[in-house]
Amino acid sequence: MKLSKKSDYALRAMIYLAMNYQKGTLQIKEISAKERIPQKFLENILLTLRKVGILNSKMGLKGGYELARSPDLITLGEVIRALDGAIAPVNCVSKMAYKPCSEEVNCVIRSVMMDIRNAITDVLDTMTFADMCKRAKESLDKKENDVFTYAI
Amino acid sequence: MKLSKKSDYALRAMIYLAMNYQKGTLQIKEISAKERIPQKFLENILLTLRKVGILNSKMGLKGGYELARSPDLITLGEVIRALDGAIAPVNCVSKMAYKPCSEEVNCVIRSVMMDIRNAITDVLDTMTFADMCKRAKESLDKKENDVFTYAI
DNA sequence: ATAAAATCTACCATATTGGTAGACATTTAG
DNA sequence: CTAAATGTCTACCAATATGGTAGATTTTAT
Repeated sequence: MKLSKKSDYALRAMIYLAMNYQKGTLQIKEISAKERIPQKFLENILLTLRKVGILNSKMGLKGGYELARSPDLITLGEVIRALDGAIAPVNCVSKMAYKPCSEEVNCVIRSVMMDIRNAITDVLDTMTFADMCKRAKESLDKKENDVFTYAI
Repeated sequence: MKLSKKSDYALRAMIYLAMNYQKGTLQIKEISAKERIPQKFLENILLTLRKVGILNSKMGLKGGYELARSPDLITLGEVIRALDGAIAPVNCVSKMAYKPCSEEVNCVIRSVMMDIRNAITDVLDTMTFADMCKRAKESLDKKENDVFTYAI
């Protein structure tokens, strides 16, 4: 049930780009430095996001990347699917990678996995990068979040 | 975000054992044949479940496995954690494998991942194998479930 | 023209996944 | 008491996924 490093980096880069929306393109170098993401790895990630239409790029000198749409029109789910593929815990409850399962008893597992998939996508397909920016700005304001941040 | 084959097999074997609770021990051979799980692989899985106290075993001729507790006292979460480890999508929101994250912006990702972890564990730590048996019996009764089963 | 940027192609080491093989220990039936 | 059936233990192993890196190529602003 792990989020891959790739998706994690992608979310961080996307938040960075969203925080700077409408300031023109930002360069890989800058994002990788600020978010401490290996540059070559980030190149792959941003390229993938461009190919699925989440980012726009400008080549050549003074080139860079920017969001292809307003941050409130891009969800976390869209980004994670672009990099990691299907979100569903098993393929028989996946929209993206659906494959039927045959076992009889498996179907009751399936119904639980469906509940879980729905719970996950409820969060990921609702939450936009505009929301993320709002949360980020809020947590920058009140600095006393350190108090409870690690109390899980 | 995938459920491993190991956990999938474990859940299926557990449901099989729960459906036959209080009928004495069942043998690996039977479970592996009925649920079509590679026998040697299932051996590892059941052994793990015994070591964490979810199953009891009886060695030797006429030996086998049975639930160590009533099915309503064993949750799916317990079984999945025994085999796959932590359920949380990132370690910084895990109870089982907690490790702090340092990035500032990551904390807003963290808060979303916390929501997801909670949504997942709400399902997995609530659902017991008694519930699973009930669901299985219900879906055996009304056979028209075929109609909507694959309509996702 | 040149330098800086994205893009493309091709690797690669390591860890995880999904197993298998075979010897050993324990128990029951005969 | 012995044979057969069962769980237990240790050790492998192939295939795939993960998390990268290297280097050449194309594009563009100056």
